[in-house]
Amino acid sequence: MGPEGSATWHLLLDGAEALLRDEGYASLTSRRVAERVGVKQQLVYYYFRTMDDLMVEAFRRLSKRELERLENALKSERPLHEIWGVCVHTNDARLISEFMALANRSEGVRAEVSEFIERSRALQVRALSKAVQRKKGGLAALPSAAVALLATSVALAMNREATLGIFTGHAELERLINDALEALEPTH
Amino acid sequence: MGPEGSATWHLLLDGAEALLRDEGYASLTSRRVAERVGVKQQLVYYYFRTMDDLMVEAFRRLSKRELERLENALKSERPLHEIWGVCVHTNDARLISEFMALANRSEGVRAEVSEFIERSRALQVRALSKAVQRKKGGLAALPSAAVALLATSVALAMNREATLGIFTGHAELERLINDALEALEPTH
DNA sequence: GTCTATACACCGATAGAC
DNA sequence: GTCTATCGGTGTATAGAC
Repeated sequence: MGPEGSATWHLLLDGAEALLRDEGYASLTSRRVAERVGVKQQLVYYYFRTMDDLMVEAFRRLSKRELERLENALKSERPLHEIWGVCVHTNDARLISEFMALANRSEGVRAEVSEFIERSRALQVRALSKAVQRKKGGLAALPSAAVALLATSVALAMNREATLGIFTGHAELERLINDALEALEPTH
Repeated sequence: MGPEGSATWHLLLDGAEALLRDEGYASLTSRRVAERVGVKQQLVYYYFRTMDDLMVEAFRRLSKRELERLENALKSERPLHEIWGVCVHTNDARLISEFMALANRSEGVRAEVSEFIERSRALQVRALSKAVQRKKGGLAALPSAAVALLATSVALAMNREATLGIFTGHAELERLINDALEALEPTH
């Protein structure tokens, strides 16, 4: 409905994102978003027909940014190292938790989240397969899709636990992963 | 405040759990919980002083059940296999997503979730250490805390993705883990 | 494109009768 | 322990002026 991509459109999505991160999806209301960015509540419905549309758009914009970061990592000198870096230093874990919970309730968000996961996994598999061609044995013997899933799971869990103040096993696991990365994609 | 452990107390927590799973925490209101189990809204405040108290209590009860399952698994014939089974066939991923999101907003829930993760990790480390004593080399050479964190991360992520209809890499990774379990804890 | 005004439903929580 | 009654606040969403 509203002009997609305009300044106010981005402003509202910025507000929605911040609100989601700071206070959770129960606080993601038209009044709070509008208040946060200094416009009237009814404007939200001009730019986004419903609150659900706003949530879908917020995730779509976020995932587009994240996929661009991954694609840049893929083109870099050491793609595997860079991709791992992107996954570990991702947008903060709280925001992701909220979107995952949201995906359970909104069909639109669910579809966006689904597509994002599939695309980023495919990209990771591409990077892994390329590295595996050059190496033999060790981690290189494992199926790329399994390794990609494993790495994503671990990165997300460590982020989530870190925000809870839990670090048991984190340093050890991160060292294991860095060793594996180094073996698979050594400095040349 | 209200009589902890009474029939109505449990009934209300059952309702809260079901509501959380089916509709998310935004729908976890005193009215909806009461309606669901067939009592008046104000009773919720008799048994739980605030809605936050109810959420904390709901997670506490759930985590107690889950820890008992893990402790039984620990005592079994093949503890590692059983513990993995508990993690994979855990309470459904939607419910967990909601509690994780809730932990971002409620100090009380946060503390409970934190304690649950630490306790279950400690239990898993105990089981792994015992198995490692008997074996040498391979996965047994890795730090138990790292392996426990890795397994938990993977189980949770696979559950979450399954509810989204994503299965890329799942079968491969599950086979890898089953092979590792078999090597670490063979049939005797 | 942004505003005022407004509809109607639902929220957490309390007071007090029985 | 469960009920009736009720408070002030907040939610989504629409109509229509400027």
